[in-house]
Amino acid sequence: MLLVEDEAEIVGLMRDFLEAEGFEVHAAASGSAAVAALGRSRVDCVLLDVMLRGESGFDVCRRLRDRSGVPIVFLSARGQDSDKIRGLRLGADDYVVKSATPTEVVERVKAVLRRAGPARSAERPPHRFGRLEVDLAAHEAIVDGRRVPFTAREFAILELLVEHPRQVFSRDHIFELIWGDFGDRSAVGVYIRKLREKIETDPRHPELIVTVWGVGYRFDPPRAA
Amino acid sequence: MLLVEDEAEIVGLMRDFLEAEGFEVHAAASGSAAVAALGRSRVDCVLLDVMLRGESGFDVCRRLRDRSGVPIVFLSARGQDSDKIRGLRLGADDYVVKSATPTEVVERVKAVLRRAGPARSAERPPHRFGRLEVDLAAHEAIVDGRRVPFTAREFAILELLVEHPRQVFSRDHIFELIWGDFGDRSAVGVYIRKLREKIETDPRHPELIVTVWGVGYRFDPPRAA
DNA sequence: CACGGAGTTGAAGGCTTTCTGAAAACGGCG
DNA sequence: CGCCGTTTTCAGAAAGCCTTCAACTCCGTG
Repeated sequence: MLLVEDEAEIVGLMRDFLEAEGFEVHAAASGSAAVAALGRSRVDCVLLDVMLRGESGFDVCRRLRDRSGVPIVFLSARGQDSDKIRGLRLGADDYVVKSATPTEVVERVKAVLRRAGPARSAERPPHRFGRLEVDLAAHEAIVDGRRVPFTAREFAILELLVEHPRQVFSRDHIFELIWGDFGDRSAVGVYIRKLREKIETDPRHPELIVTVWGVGYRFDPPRAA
Repeated sequence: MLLVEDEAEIVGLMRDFLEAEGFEVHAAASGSAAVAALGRSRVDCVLLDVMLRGESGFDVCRRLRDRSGVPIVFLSARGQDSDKIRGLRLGADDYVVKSATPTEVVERVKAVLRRAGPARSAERPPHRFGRLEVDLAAHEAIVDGRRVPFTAREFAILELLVEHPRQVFSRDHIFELIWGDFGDRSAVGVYIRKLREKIETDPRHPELIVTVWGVGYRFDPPRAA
């Protein structure tokens, strides 16, 4: 969740509410910062103030839209129609006035995520890597033509790795992305094992999910593919 | 495209979006105006607000239906009441809650047109999945050659699932699409059970409507089919 | 070659999610 | 108004996952 807003007070307020709901909140005070953040971390939704110092939220919206289909929710001081229409026409997904309670804003964000989530994954064809195929919409993977069921958590990690091939993730990083801030990091190892048991030909000598000693794990797509 | 709606703000918003998609939009603020417009210009689809000042959208729907088979999509503030059922029973073709984004509304309209277009001359064939056959037009399903009756709500969910094979829907998502924004999500589970009792060979071990633990439900068409 | 830390394994309790059965509320219809 | 089928709610039971933990193996270093 990326919050684009230059008033510190509102950032603090919204951050509190969003984090209470389990969102990981990144804040950006300008359009450029927002674009940078979008490239840096996995962002599932953008909450964007219409009025930023110096630039219009609409411009920012356009720039974000240019490089990502991420859901965008506008946040505006006034509830003028023209704003609403412009925002939605630029590809935003919803529009909330600031006079709404934070709780309400959070609800709208959740609604947008629910709508966008399945719809977007449905449009996207499954990821294919040789003998491994990951179908986000069906929440399932196909290994050597065989359908393999995954639990919610397993799939979350698999998805993370598969969407960033050959990128190393440290245990801590994975933990923060999937679990959040609190808990026992060793759980990551347990899930890596489970994934290997399900997708590796020989779990003892993993080829898809490899261990980078002292660093973390990495998903290596098969060469041939 | 005839838009029957008495709130100017919504008229403007929807008009923008529909026109951006190439629709020619006529607006009517009352039932009588709608009927008149229907007689005056060629209307390919009606977008009808359930709550109009003074009269119910259902009455308007009846009046429109009396003189035309034009596709009708209901637009409602909330899907809480049995609006949807009433609407569909009156011959409406789809039903969208206003909390949906305009983009989504446009999508639904397009879907209805796609459906209605060819269907009006040649009947659209029902969905067939091995031993299960779902006939949207007739609002009924045939399991193993046996006709099985469904209540309105049951069928709505069945329709949703069947139209998106192998796509996982979370409880929340289903609830929002069928019921609307408010209510007790646990109702979804109850209906899933009822569907399974009616279409599964062994409801204890469902094969058509499978549970994706921690995520939601998914309709899996039989392999052979 | 022995040591320490990093990574892996296996198994079990706790806990959340899901299912079940049944009763209450609702809405349409006579 | 009272009946009947549908929808919603609820609490208890069952199912299955998530976490934890301790023992074990592996890797790099001295």
